[in-house]
Amino acid sequence: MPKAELVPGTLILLVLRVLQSGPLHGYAIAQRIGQLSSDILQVEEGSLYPALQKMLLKGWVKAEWELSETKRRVRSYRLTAAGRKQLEAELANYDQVNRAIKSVLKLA
Amino acid sequence: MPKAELVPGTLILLVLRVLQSGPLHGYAIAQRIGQLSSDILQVEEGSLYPALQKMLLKGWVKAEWELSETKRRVRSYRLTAAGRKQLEAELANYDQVNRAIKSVLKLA
DNA sequence: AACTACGTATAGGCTACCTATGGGTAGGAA
DNA sequence: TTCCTACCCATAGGTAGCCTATACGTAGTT
Repeated sequence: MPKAELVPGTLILLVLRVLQSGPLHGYAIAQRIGQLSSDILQVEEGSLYPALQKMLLKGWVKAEWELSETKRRVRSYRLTAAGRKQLEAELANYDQVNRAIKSVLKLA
Repeated sequence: MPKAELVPGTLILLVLRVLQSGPLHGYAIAQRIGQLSSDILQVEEGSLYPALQKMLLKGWVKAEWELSETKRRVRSYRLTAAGRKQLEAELANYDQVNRAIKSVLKLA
């Protein structure tokens, strides 16, 4: 097992989820996902920023330029109502599919 | 939620797993995965056969032409030792990543 | 005669990710 | 002073892996 990656299709779900606790800027989102997963999940910048762009287009988040604690210009992302709805839907879908996969893997 | 799909990256794992119980032909593999998942997981033919080709190339399975119970020519796939090893590795990896995703989703 | 279930297989396209690259600031180490 | 690391945003280009559509063909039912 070379390295632990992301299960494709879960990136946006994870981002929506960490934003549920409050707005964060891009770099902090990646940090948080890494931290919460004991660094098993590593979100690359080249994956994250395009995903955030898509989420902006879809209206799931909105962005504002602010100053970070370290005095840098950061773009802060905040969940919208549509984003919360999307999160609920993706959460439910992930759970269902994951249960289904487990029941195949167990060969009940 | 339009339809329940496959979590990308799990198809080969699922196929390896159902073959662990014994050889099956392509059509039966798809049936079995559907059945075990209460039809939540639906493996399309255009996904399955290319995946089986890849598995043949990798040496994870070998194939033999046989006659099915319904008297049709079927190609029966059987796990190899390399396939069993691959299954173990993918199983462990899936478990680890899935745990990691869950700990992010729970926001422990 | 038409339709459904059974069966194998490929071409082409799309989505979503990764790698590589580019830009730039602040702070500490050498 | 220069280098390195951590902090930050962002895009271009490639690739993997799945889906849709299509093709071919048999057996049994309506």
